[in-house]
Amino acid sequence: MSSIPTATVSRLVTYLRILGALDEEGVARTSSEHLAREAHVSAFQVRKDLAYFGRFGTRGAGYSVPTLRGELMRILGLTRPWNIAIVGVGRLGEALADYPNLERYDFRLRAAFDVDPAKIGRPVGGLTVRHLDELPRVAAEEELDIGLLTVPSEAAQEAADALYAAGVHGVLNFSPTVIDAPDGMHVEPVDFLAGLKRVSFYLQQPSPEEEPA
Amino acid sequence: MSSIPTATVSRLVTYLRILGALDEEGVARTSSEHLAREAHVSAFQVRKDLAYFGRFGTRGAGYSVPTLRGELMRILGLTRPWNIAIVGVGRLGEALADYPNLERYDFRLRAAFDVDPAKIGRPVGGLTVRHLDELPRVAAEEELDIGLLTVPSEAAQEAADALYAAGVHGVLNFSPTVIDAPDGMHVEPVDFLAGLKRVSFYLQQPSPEEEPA
DNA sequence: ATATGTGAATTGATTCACAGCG
DNA sequence: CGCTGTGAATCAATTCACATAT
Repeated sequence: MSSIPTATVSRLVTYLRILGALDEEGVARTSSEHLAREAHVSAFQVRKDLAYFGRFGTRGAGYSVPTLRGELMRILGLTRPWNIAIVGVGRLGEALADYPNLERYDFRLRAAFDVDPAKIGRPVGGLTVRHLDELPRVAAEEELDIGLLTVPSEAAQEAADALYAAGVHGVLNFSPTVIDAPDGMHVEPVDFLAGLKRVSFYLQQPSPEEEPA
Repeated sequence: MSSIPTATVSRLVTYLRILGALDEEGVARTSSEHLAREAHVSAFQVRKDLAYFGRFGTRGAGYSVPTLRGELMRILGLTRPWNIAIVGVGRLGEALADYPNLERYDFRLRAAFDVDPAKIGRPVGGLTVRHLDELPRVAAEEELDIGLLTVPSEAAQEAADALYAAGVHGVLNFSPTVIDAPDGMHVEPVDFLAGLKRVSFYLQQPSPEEEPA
């Protein structure tokens, strides 16, 4: 019943990034006020978001940066490694395979799949592209957790089903398709073209008045 | 007062994609029910979303696919071209410059900027990388509308300010930083690492029960 | 004295039920 | 008779005010 608003999860990720920066700067303590300013939300919101998970602060004194950072990493499941597969080695899939920042939070790229015979066997980001048929075996061997879905739209649902069947229950969906995810599977959309279209909407809007600072 | 929920704007983009697919398949008519099924929302939701903008259907008969598609394109501001600049020609910026699908909705890549002297003058996606100092002049010349912000985190706010000052009021923010956007500027976050972290959260969650179909 | 943690109040979004039109 | 369009009801999220702990 006590389900967490998805917006809260997004904000936790933001708080974590801010705490990471503070930690690197050697800042030892912070406050809901301070986090709120950096995250562009209200201090109430910060406290409410954290309150879903426990009590991490000290009344009158705020939060310890390293402690809260550690708690957020634990809450977000970032204290363990996650094994990742790329499904669809097109232009985007290839770019993602070469993306260096994955390792920073123990996201490990462990496999890459495609169905195009011309691509099978080719090297990409230190891996060899395999046929999607091998997914079930490789998913078990490599203990895959998350799939980066970078196949063409038409193939997205089928590929997502294959991931689920292979026990890969987390997906980042880079295609514009809305994936029908079974219970227990979690799909995050990452659609930058959709983002562009939203920007387009707001640019051509007759400016519905935002309140001044 | 009459402001549109941001979730509605996101869904409109989804409806548009579905209508585009139907149109290509030659399907002439659809219904809120049908759109709802494809978009994984309720039919109420579809009708309510559309009702913010007008009356596009025929009672008893549903919606004309091409008509509704055209209306959504108009609502989303996609009947005119938008000129785009890449700010930050790193790995990601370069990948975006080569991204072919931009043209599909009249998004035109018109300029690329960086501050690294080693990158200035280099070709990227059919353009020549310019120094960010040239942004004000180029923005006017090329009538730039939207910036793809692919600079490192530390530089993101400053680059966003420069875009705003140059009259570029739409931004896709690929950095994890939360941008402080002045009135009239619209920033859409596109942070795939944040998406990964959200997936991580939901995978390690003690599965808070989702209702069955 | 100060800033957290939290029930209560408010605001906003989604769901519903049905009136209205083709 | 179908299915849309929409006010009213419900549900969820955010904001607020303040009691509480250090």
